[in-house]
Amino acid sequence: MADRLTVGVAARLSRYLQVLTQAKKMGKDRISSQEISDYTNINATQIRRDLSAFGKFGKRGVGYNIDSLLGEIRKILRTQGQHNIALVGAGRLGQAIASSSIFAEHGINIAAVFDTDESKVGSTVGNVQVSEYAQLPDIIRDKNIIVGVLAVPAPSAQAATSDLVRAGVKILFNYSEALLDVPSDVQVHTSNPAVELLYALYFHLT
Amino acid sequence: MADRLTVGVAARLSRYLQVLTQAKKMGKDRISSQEISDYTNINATQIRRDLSAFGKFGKRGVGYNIDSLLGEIRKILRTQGQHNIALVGAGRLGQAIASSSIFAEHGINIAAVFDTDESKVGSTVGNVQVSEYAQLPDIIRDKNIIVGVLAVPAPSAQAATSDLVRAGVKILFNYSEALLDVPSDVQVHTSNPAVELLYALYFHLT
DNA sequence: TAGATTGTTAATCGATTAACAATC
DNA sequence: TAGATTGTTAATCGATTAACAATC
Repeated sequence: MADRLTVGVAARLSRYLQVLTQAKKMGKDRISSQEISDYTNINATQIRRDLSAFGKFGKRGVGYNIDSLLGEIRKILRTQGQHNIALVGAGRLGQAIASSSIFAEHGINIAAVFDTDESKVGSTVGNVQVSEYAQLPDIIRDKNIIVGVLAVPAPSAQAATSDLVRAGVKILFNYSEALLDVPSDVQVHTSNPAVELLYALYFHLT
Repeated sequence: MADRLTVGVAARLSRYLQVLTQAKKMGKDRISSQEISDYTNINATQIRRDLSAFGKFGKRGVGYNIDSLLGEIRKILRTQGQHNIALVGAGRLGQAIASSSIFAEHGINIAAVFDTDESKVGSTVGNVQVSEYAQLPDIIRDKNIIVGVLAVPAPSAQAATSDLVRAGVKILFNYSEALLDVPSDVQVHTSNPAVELLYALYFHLT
C-alpha cells in the first residue's frame, strides 16, 4: 500500500473517474470493464488489472457498482476535497471555461478570475467576479491556490505565467499555443487540439 | 521504411512539431534535444531516438535545424497539405476556437461552422459564416470533411455527433463532458481539463 | 583544441494482451 | 442452470533511461 502510483496508472484512473461520473449522470448503476473500454479505448483487461491492484471492487458476471467504484478511485487518487483554482483571462475562452460544469463536477472550484482589461474587472464570469490583475499575487496567496488556468492570447501567456508562479502556483493549464518557461517544480499542461489532430489524421490516413 | 508508426511515436512526433513551430516563431534557428525535452517533459534520449529512426537530422555539438526538422517530421506524419474541418457550436467556446490561430498554424482550416440557433446563422466567427444546421450533411459531404469539432453543451453532443458521423466524419474532438457513442471506425478525442487536473494534483500532493 | 550534443547500445521497467478459471 | 464478467496469470512488446563513443 501507499506506494506512489505510476504516471500511467494515475492518468488512467482519472479517466475512469470521468466515465463513471458521466455514466452516473446518465442514470446507470453499474458498468462493466468492457463498457469503460468502449468509452476510453483502454483495453478492458488493463482496466480490470488497474482496479484489482487496489481491491476486489467488481462482481463477477455483473460488473462494477458505479457509486462504490467512484468512491474507491477518489480514495486512491486522494481527490475527495474541494480544490480552488485561478483563471487568468476573461475573454471568450475564459468565459467558456468559467461557465462550464466540467470543473465543478469533479469538485474543482474556480475561486478567482483575473483580466488585465480594466473594462472587464467587476463583471461576472461563471459565478465569479473578475478581479483586478494587480491583485493576483495577494488573492492567490490568500486563497492558497496552486493551480492556474491560462486563457490569454499567446503573447501574454509568459507574463501571466511568471506572475502566477511568483505567487505560488505549481500547476498550470495552458490554452495558448505559446511555450512557457517555468521552474522545474512547476508542471505545465498544454492543451493543443491541433497537435492531437495531426496525430489522429496520421492514423486515419494510413 | 513505410511501416506504420506506433501510437506513442506518432503522438510524440506531433508534439515535437508543435514545439518547433513555436520555437521558430520565437526567432530560433536551431534547437537541441534537451530544449525540446524541457518543453515537452519527454526524455531527451527518447527524442533523439525517435528522430534517428528516420534519419540523421541533427548535427553533433550543434543540435537540430528547426526548419529542416519541421520538414522531416511533416513528411513522416504526412501532414503537409491543408485539412478542412467543421465546427459545431458558435457559442463562446466555438467562437474562441474559431478565432484561435492554433489550428491555422498547422495547416488546419475551419471550413464550416454550424449552429442550431437561427439567430447565429449568417454571423461570422473567425473568418467563417455560420451555416444553417440543416445544411450540415450537404456541406460536410461537398467539402469532404472528415474531422468535426464539438463545441456544444453536453445535452446536444450526442445528437450532433450522430449527424456528423452520418455525414461521413471519422474524427471527432469533443469539448463537452458527455460520453459519445460512435461506430468503431470513428475516433473520439475528448478534451477534459478536469481529468488532467485530478491527475496532476495527485502528483503534486504525494 | 575544448565543449557540446548527437546517434546508438544495452539494460530495465511498465504496458499491453490473450486466455481462462472462478464465481456471481 | 446458463450466461456473463471479474480477477489473475503468463507471455510479449514498446517505452524509458543511463552511458558513452562519435563528431561537429
